[in-house]
Amino acid sequence: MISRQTLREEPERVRDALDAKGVDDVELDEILEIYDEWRDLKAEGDDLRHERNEVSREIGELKRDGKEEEAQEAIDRSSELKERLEAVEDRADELEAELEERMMRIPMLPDDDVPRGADESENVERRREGFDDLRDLPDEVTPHYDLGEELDILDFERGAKVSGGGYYFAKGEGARLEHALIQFFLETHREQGYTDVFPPIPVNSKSMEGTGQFPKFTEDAYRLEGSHDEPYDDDDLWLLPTAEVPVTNLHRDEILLDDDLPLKYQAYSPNFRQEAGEHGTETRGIVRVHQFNKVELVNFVRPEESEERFEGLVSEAESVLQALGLPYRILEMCTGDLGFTQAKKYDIEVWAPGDDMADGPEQGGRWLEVSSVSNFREFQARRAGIQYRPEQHESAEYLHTLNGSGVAVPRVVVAILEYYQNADGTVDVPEALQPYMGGQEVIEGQEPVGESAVGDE
RNA sequence: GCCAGGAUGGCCGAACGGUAAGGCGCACGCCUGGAAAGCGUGUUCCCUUCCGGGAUUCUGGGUUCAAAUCCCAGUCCUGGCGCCA
Repeated sequence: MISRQTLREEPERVRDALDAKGVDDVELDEILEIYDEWRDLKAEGDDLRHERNEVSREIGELKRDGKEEEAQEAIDRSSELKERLEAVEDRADELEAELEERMMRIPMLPDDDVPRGADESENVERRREGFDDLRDLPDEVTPHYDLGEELDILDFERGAKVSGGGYYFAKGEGARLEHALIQFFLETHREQGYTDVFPPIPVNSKSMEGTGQFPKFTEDAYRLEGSHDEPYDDDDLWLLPTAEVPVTNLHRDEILLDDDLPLKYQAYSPNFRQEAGEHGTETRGIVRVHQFNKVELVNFVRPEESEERFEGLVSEAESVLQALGLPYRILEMCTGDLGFTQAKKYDIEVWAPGDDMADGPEQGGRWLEVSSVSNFREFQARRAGIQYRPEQHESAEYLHTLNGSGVAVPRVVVAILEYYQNADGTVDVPEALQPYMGGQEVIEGQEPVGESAVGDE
């Protein structure tokens, strides 16, 4: 959430940010009007309340002195004030609630240095890594979904049977690969100073608001109780769409000490997304699924440190791809492609050579977003009430939060199955990963189980 | 799930219908050769250019001229009982 002060003092900057982000469902002028009207009523209410407090004090004194008649007069006056006060304050409360609700829908203002652009086509590629010394690839790289089924390490049909479309089983070496990647990521980031957190998987609505998923993006979340169309309460539960939600909300409504900062947490968790509105895109494979594993990095920092930490977070996130020897690129989001909550964001996209896409690199294949590193500045902190006290005797201020995926597991599996693929249909295990796979060097797959596998080859 | 007790500032803790004591911590000042002790001031949020004002005893309702205090509902914590990977 942006501050009221920003809204009041720099409305034009807010208007410009709305324009830069392509947000057109915020009526800024109406919000400013509501704000003005509320402030007038608040002043009026404060005056009335002041009067009532004085009369009340008087009543106490008169009663104590046994002056019953005079006390009764004062009580009558107080009753009258009470009525006027109620009318004014009820209206003021309504307006403030309205103001609060509207402000929750104003997006974070982009940083000044973020390239201005309308949509993803205007994102800026910052650099490309790992393309200088590429492996020898088979003439025809088999896409991960075909290879995964041939090796019987990915099973989409049974995923659909058991849970529905968009779910998959990882089996045998496929499952081991996911476990290994998770452990490898955690170990790497632990060495970078991260504290492990294993969060609750269901999170309440309040948490979803704290990180900015709600109230705008309820569509994409899995609701645990109640139907999707019903209004929700603060304590209704949802399956987390990213560990960013529980981990950032870990310190919701808290005041941290200056000495606590910076705080670096990492969390492995499954992530659940309805992917509403994505039907028809990415129906094959594990690039876009309803449940996927991810290791998330979350930082809480002093405001003046967030820009530097952002750069640090990018290198921490990309370090795992480097270690795995996977080629990737770093993309800076333009204003139009920044999310609701972000002031600045870089995507890390790994190269998956299996499917040629129009916007892929000249070597063929496609880019896959595996990590998204964002600086929210005080946007989430303000929503979630996360503060720190620079000096013990001073008032608390909002800290800055940042996060980065470190990284999405299935998409890395895609990149490994395609980039480390051999001509004979086996897949090399990247060297850095071998210790986490019991020393295994090659994935050879397994024989499928069951009647349905017989006779169709 | 049931029963009982509890929730007051950064921390501890009083007040139990009349408008939130006190202590600790922290900051600044006085004092001191310097420090300690001592003394003084300050130490939540909102509105206001200023002066000032309002709110705030877990949350939300209610009773009352007036609620930390009484009533109702909820959340969390502690203890006991029950259930249970």
